[in-house]
Amino acid sequence: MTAGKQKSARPAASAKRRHLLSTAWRLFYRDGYRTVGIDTLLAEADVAKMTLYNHFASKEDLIVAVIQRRSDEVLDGLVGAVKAAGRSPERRLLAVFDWLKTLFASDDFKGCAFVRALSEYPDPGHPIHHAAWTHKLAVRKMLAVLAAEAGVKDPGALADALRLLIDGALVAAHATRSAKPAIVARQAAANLLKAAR
Amino acid sequence: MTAGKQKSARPAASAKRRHLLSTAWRLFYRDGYRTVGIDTLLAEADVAKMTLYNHFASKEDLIVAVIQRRSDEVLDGLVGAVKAAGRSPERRLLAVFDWLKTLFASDDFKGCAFVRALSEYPDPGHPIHHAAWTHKLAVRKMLAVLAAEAGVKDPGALADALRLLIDGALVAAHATRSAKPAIVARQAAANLLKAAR
DNA sequence: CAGAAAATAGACAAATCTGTCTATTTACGG
DNA sequence: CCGTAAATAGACAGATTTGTCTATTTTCTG
Repeated sequence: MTAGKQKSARPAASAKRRHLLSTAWRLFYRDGYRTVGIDTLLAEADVAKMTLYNHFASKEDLIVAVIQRRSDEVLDGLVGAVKAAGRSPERRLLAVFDWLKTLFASDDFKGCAFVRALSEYPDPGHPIHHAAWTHKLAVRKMLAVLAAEAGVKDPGALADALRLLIDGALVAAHATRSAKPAIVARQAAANLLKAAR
Repeated sequence: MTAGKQKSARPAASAKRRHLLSTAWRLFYRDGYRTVGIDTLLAEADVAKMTLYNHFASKEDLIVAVIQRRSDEVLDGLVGAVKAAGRSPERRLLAVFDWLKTLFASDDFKGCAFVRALSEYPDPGHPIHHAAWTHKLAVRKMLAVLAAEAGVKDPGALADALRLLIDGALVAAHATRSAKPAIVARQAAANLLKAAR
């Protein structure tokens, strides 16, 4: 994914970069992309400013990297949940919503990092907006595969509808600090799946 | 709604206030609540700074007022769309999604102002976050009434599910600059309605 | 027309923002 | 152990942020 020359690639360099990314993720997700300043991040990570600007061209660049890294995490989590769900196509598809439920139940859940990025950078042409939407497209693709496995007539159409349920649940779970939207979404998904085949 | 003393209530005063609110709405919705500064807003509205701080206690207070005003607009729009849909309970309920479609088709559509507020102020205890969620609760109530009219078994449950579809569609329409998510949501809503009764 | 309320321009404070630059120190590999 | 690359501290620029204060002018009402 992260294309680029790692010619000399000292281990320490990558370690600093990873450390910056994880600290940035934690602060950005807790307080917001625009709210958290570079100085705050550097103080929290205990890293010098020039180190950050040596690894990332700008704050915008850092945020895009944070989003891509988080996207990988989420997709990995979803793949794992689907695998653990066994062979039944219906169970595999609904496993996505069970995964959501555990996400919502986490103490530090503060909504969807991607929806929040889309909102904080509302211009669709903005690189951060684009990076966040790219993640949503990847999720849609995964849903379409699961829908096809389940033998529905139009997997793409079902995937589109399920993604609406998921994003809606993410928003509702954020504001209500409850896992219930995952249950609502799961039930609705089951109904839509039945209607689609 | 807007409780408070309007003791002397000079017309001119209210006019300034309304002018500030409409300019604030336009800029905040176009570029984001945090991005737009007070000075920018004042320059655009051609109003003095002390006038603003005479009508609103703070920027936060102004944003809350903008959100409440927008909420009234949206609810009025929805009520109108439902009324225009006639008597069929199913048509009335689906009219919400037709209204969404025209919203999405607007040139300056930039996502849901309330979802964006929830995201820009991710702390659920924040007054702006709370004001935005209050709107979503009002929409849910309206959906529950329509669901009850349609004679479904559990109107609250259907309203919850429909709200997920709506918020998901708002997010998708924003990022894709397309009205298609309204069609997807409408179809899914019709399926859920059928399954619910 | 007189008096009161509202709006104005503009300076100002105090903090914060991202990004650049330099000089120094640390750390690692051959 | 030496040379190179990475990381550091900290100053600095230049712009921007919200909110306050004052002195003046406009505007409306009785």
